[in-house]
Amino acid sequence: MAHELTIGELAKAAGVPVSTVRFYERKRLLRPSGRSAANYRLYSQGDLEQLRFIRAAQGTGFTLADITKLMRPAPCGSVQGLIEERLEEITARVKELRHVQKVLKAALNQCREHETSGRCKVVDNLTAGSKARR
Amino acid sequence: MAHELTIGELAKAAGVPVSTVRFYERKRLLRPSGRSAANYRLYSQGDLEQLRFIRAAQGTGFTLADITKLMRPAPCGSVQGLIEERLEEITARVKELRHVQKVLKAALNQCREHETSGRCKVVDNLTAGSKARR
DNA sequence: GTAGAGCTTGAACCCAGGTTCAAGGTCAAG
DNA sequence: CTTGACCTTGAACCTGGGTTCAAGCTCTAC
Repeated sequence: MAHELTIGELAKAAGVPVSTVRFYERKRLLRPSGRSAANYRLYSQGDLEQLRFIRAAQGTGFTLADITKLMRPAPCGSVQGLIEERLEEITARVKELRHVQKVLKAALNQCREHETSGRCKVVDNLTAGSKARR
Repeated sequence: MAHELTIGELAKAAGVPVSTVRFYERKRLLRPSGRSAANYRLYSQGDLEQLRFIRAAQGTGFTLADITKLMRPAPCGSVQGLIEERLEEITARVKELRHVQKVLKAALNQCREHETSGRCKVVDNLTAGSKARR
């Protein structure tokens, strides 16, 4: 059962810069669960979890504002709403990315084939593939 | 064969604000192919293609800096490099998103089941699912 | 010839998400 | 009892990707 962490320890454990932890605090995303006698921030294991959650959520495309909403013990309904939204976005994004992937791969192949000319055709292909998207 | 376009026409055709077109010019991404007698910017169909390309590429996660590199008739090799990088990113991202998708769905279900308490369990689940990622 | 939409410029502003800086207090080691 | 690593604060700064503003010119239509 690990003890309370200083900000540096917390940051290290979560793999984020100390400055970012303080930034999150300014943004009301993560407050230390206490202060030492010398006024050092002290974080619990739960705080660490929370910080990791923030990073994970960010990594999945939630904005900090979203995450704030997600985290305050919330009307379950509104949390659901947020998640559903994100879920739709993700689905759409995956589909997009799959398409882009195909186009890029094709472009790459074409590029590799006629490596002759200085002018790379790749760009034209990308353009062609993107007519009706976004 | 459509004629040259003014900035407004171009912007409309590509579905971007005029201000953005000028912004791209500042960033050396898109210069008008000419100027009218009155010093209006004039864009060709090719310019329109290019603008569409920029938006498409942006939509697929290239930064404007990347796109600049992609667009100057480039050493095919460096273009390839960029694309390969992006391709890897996309693959990784898709994988991530699939995972997140699962976690979010599970959370959502759990959330819907015991709609009882005010405290939404969803967050805890998200956290749990994100241990080793990012 | 006057109104209104559309164009020109440069500079200022905006937001998200951070990072950096200055001036100082604290703690552990030697 | 000093040195160095680590902590505190508030404020300033940065990057990416734009948008907005002010002051003025131009084109179309009436």
